[in-house]
Amino acid sequence: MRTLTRAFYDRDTVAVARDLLGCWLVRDVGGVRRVGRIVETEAYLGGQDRASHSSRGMTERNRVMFGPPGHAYVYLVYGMHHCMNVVTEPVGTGAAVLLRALEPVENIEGSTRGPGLLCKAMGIDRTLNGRDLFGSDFRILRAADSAPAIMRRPRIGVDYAGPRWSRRLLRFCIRRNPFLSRP
DNA sequence: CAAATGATAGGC
DNA sequence: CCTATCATTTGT
Repeated sequence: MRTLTRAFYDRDTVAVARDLLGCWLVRDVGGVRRVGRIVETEAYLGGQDRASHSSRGMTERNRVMFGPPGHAYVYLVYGMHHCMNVVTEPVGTGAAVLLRALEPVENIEGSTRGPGLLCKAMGIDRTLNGRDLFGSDFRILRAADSAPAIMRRPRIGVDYAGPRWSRRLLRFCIRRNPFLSRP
């Protein structure tokens, strides 16, 4: 299993969101290697996507989204939970893929169903915001198995974006996987 | 269904 | 400076 290259992330965000399914998120904390298989993602586009943090331009919080692909965009939401994204597309495009659920593979304690729980179980917080995904303690490996069957659904928790954007099928799940954040 | 909980975007 | 809001989770 090889680490995903920068070129993998430097592509259309929907393609990255789809192709991340089945890949392994690896996080080393305190010498213990935690591994989860990515089973659910959401694409947050650059430009007009009103659900995306980037849609109203660059701010202090979202500036990592506009930077080079292959970095983590991690932020605190609702004052208590972290969300992890991977930045996609070239510099200047504010796009990223949210990781929503993992299937436990190695040294996982607690639920990984939902973006906040995923970060908690993997030991991911804002200190990793802006970090690239090519470190031995924080990286994503290419999927070992062949392309899984995928289903598309609307994104979760983005009603504020209005029907045009909240209804778009920008959530990607591995079909029939028991570790999705919701059925 | 509503509370928890704190950073922050956007308005003044 | 002020405060409404939030890419969620948990418990009633």
